[in-house]
Amino acid sequence: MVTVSTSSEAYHHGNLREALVLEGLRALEGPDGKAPSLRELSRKVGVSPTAVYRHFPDKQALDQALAREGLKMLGSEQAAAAQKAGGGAAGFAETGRAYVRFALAHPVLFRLMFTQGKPVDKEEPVDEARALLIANTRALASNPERAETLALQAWSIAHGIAMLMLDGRIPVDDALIDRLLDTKSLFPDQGSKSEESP
Amino acid sequence: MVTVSTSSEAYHHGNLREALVLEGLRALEGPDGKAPSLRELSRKVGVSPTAVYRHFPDKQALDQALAREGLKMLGSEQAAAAQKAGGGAAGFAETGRAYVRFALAHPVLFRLMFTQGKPVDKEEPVDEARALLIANTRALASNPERAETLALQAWSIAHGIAMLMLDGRIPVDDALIDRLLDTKSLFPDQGSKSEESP
DNA sequence: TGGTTAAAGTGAACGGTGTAAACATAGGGT
DNA sequence: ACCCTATGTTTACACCGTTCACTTTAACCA
Repeated sequence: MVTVSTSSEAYHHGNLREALVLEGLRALEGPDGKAPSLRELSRKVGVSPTAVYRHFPDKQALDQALAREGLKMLGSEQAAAAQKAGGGAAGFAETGRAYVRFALAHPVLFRLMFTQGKPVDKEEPVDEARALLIANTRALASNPERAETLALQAWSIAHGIAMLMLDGRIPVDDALIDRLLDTKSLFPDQGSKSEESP
Repeated sequence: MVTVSTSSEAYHHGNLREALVLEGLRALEGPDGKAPSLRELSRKVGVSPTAVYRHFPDKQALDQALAREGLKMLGSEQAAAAQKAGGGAAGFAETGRAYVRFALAHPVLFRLMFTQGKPVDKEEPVDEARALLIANTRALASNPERAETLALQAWSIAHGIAMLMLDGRIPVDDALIDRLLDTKSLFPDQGSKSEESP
């Protein structure tokens, strides 16, 4: 018997960690506007608060797990958006839109993803979003040595727009997002070769 | 007798509110990496926690007061930087650098300034930083109707850089800041007329 | 000047949080 | 069959923001 998540009391012994992350992600989407507390999560999952500490050293570790999940979601959404746009410059542009859209669709998760401290030097496995960004700018930049700068500039704009909108500093408006993200002014290098991939 | 902030126990009755904000700003600069609690603040100011509620309806109101103070600081620092650079396009560029520098110099304050909710519609007195931004883009944009877009783009980049650096996503590096903020690629409109004001 | 009144500060208490320590209870491998 | 280890529970602590009922104090006006 494996006691997976089938039965009602499946995780009395079993898959608590996964259940916590799952419930955490659900709570993050809720309309509360704030991240769930450790105790709240343990309650919803039907377990004592301290049980959490058998799977995470502290609350921050739980948050990091949630953040990693969010990173994955963002990455795959961006990749899907880029692919749907046919790759190339158009796909890259769509990548930026997807970034902002994700932030607006999952405000609490998005905040959590970036809020909790990550030491710069530590070499984690680069998340898909970042990998995509790097690959895209490498492929699109006319001057390869400027690729990294362009990547960080694109990231900064998208992140800035997302944050300012989340914080209510800038009206949330699809047309405005497009105007602000317009890469023609950002990357005057490539003119209009919007299709590159075969 | 006026019992201003002169004597040691000056604010036993007197200027508690101001004392709280002052102590709050000081705590925000500390190395704790986190905003001070209401109780912590009341302790440092030598007053019971509930006394705070005679001057602020709740903790969020206190935070807003601190945020407003931060906004003022940012605005004046930006203005000073722009003036020192001689105004014009060069001054505007300096404005962006000042923005990021401020964020890095006062990380907790900067976060606080933007974190706590501000309804978009509500018409508060526009802070100096924003006024400066608008005026600058109006003056510098070749196409006046693009001024607002340019303003928001500039803001987004600066804010994005600041946030990503604060969150440890991008290395904190002065040269990098300059490269990312380089407005030549952002605003290809004005070529090199870096001096405009008389 | 003296008394009243409203502003400002106090203490105790409530429900919430994250976390530590000691204890309980399976379940699986030797 | 037994013990060990992984996983859970209970209790407890210190802190948080906030409420309530209370006391103090300064200021104003008769």
